[in-house]
Amino acid sequence: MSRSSAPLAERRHLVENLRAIAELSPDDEKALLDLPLRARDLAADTDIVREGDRPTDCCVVLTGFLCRYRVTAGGKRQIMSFHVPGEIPDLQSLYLKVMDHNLGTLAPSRVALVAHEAVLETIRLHPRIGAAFWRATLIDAAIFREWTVSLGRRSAHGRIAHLICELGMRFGAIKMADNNTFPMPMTQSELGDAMGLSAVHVNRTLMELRSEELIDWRNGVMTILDWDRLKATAEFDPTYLHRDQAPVTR
Amino acid sequence: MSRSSAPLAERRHLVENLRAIAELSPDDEKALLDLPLRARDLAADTDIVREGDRPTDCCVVLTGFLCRYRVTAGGKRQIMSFHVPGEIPDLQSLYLKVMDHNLGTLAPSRVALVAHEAVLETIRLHPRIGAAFWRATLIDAAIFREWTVSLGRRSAHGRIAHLICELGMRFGAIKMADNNTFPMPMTQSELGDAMGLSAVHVNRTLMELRSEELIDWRNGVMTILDWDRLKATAEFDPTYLHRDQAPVTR
DNA sequence: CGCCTATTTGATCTGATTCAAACAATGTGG
DNA sequence: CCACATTGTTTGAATCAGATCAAATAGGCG
Repeated sequence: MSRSSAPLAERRHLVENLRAIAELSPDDEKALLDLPLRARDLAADTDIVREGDRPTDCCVVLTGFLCRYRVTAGGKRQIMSFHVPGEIPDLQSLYLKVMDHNLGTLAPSRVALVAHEAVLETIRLHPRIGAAFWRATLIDAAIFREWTVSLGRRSAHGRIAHLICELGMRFGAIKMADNNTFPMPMTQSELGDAMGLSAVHVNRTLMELRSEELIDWRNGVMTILDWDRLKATAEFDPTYLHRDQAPVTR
Repeated sequence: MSRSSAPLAERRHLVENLRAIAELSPDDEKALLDLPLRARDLAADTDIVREGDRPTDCCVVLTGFLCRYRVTAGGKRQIMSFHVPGEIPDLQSLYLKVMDHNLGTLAPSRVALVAHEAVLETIRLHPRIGAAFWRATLIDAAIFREWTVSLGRRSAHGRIAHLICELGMRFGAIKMADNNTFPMPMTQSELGDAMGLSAVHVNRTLMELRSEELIDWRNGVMTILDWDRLKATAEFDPTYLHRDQAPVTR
């Protein structure tokens, strides 16, 4: 693990992400960029906080790919969310003191730690940022609900297609999905842990999606070859990401 | 549907629920009880808000039992949460303008509508209530995560046992779980829609739980006969409900 | 090259679904 | 008060989506 400050470009993803869901003044944006942060470089499969911890910092994803997960008594893992750069996966720790799940990297990642106190002070001084953060956690919850629908009522085919659509949109929000190509740096087994499927079945399902020429996925890079048909098989409706309802700034 | 104001006893569930998760001053409690509300009596299976709606009110459960749900293109229903008296199932509509799911009753219920404007004004005047509401939505999200674990990685047995434990605790918070007996006014088919199971399989699983003498469920009333063994089969860990971490008031 | 991890393929098994029908409880109208 | 409709629960049998077990292949990398 190495330490350093984060280049502006990396820190801007936070602003981009929030601006995709809320209205921010130039002053708000400056306050976000000025947050006092300590950057950390982490290898893949490194835990950042664990179940039972009482974190004193929030964690902003600068680069890479994180997930939240739990391991059951039987040793099975359930991944409950993925996190792209600019997101704050443990914002809830501001108000929920004890972690009820783990947060870790899936790929080599750089994260920024920000003290709870600094975040709370920023919210106090900039109420619009507080509202944006609340909105961000509510969208988080909307994504959990959507996953509930996937795990409860969609086929393996539909689940995986739906997740790919979702990640495409989320990378799009931070301008990291050119030509429908974006990072998806996880193993098939990890994809199974997220979608409630075995690694073997994930593999077979992916083979189908590939042979239908809906997607291409190699070396951790996903390309959506036919967005319309993928969206159709996934029954993907992006309403739950609540992107378009924020007043358009700029 | 009939209109009337709500008796104090019904309105107090809201205070009980929030006090179980956050610290409130007597002044805060008074502000909550003074919220201007319009009570409505609703039959079972009545929608309150629907996907795509842009509600202008929040809805407080006074009596009865609500759920949030979505229906897939294939006509399958997924229930994503249940709501007991004193909860505000659509608090998120304060910040997420378009509903991405439906909210409706499962049993005959009385709900109170409170204008968004009134809620926002109360939050403005009583920041501690705002924090409590934020905390409540974060606990909502924690429950969604727990359901993700259930649907993704637990057996039918485990899922149903886990849900029963959860509802027992949530009714306990509003003093409605005497002798481990509390309302569970839904059909087996609705339980299946929540846990991602068919009605037939729910039935067989319930027969097992009954023959193991873990539960008794009749006429919409659930009794947990052996909490320890039920908890064990469910692998139930109540951390995710974040009850004990609030400073204990009174 | 040789090691390690990830992907792919095959064979078999099983938890849960689906279809179908009986049964119970409750309510409704004549 | 009974006939009958309606809705929910229970049971049986057949089927299937996805899990599990096992082994072969393919990459990536020190």
